[in-house]
Amino acid sequence: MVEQTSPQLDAIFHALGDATRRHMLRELARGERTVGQLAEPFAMSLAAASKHVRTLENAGLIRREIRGRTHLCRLEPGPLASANAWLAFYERFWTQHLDALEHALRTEGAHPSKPSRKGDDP
Amino acid sequence: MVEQTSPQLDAIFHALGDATRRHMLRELARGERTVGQLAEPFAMSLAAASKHVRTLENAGLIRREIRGRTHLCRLEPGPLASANAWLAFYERFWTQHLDALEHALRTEGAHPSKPSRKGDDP
DNA sequence: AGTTTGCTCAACCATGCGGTTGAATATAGT
DNA sequence: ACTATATTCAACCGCATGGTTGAGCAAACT
Repeated sequence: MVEQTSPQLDAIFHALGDATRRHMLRELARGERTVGQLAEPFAMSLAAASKHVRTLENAGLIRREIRGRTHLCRLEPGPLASANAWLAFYERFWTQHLDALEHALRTEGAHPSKPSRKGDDP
Repeated sequence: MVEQTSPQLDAIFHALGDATRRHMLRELARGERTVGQLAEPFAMSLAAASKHVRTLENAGLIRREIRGRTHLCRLEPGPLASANAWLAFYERFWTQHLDALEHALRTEGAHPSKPSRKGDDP
């Protein structure tokens, strides 16, 4: 079931709403990384990057394994799947959009039938 | 090409990171709605709701047609498709995750081969 | 033992966000 | 013309966010 009022989704989408964090996720998609490794590409202090990592962790998007003095992070795909599930609800809209476009291009202004009134108030 | 450092994605995901706005999108998925209609379900001022609508509009998630004194909003699926495209990159992670789980459940601890080391540093 | 390394914590700062209220604007109805 | 309706605008408030710096702490190296 796709929950609507969900603090989980709030945290997930909020975490994704920052390019730095999206970049970190992309990096983690390539394998495990330490906090330092994740921070390295960015022109910000380690502390700042560490906060981003924490945000990702709080959203459940990554897991952290403390190995001695280094913190090893790995991607946790579950929440991304949740976000994807939420978005999937709208999938028919953009596919439909593309379908309509394709149809319009294909028929080139032939038989102008009903202008596709689909689902207003039932 | 799935852009990483994108103010567009920033805006889209940020807009999605709020339950009120997600609710509005769900409502708009059912058909066109005025700002007032969108605001009605929420226990907040109209001005506050109006700001949410503006946020959605700025993210490109909705379009607004001003009809006399009412503003009619409709869903714009493109940006949702972008967000979906961004997430799609990670799809293999959660499907793989589920596959691994399924596999583990199916084989019940048989032939412990390589523990699935996939793509660390090349 | 002493130092360096990896990371967090705490305090601080500027900015932005989500909310409020009250006024402004423009259209619609009488 | 007057009033009611639909919506935005502007100023304000409290709080979270994203960044900084400096200190703190535990593990690793020599």
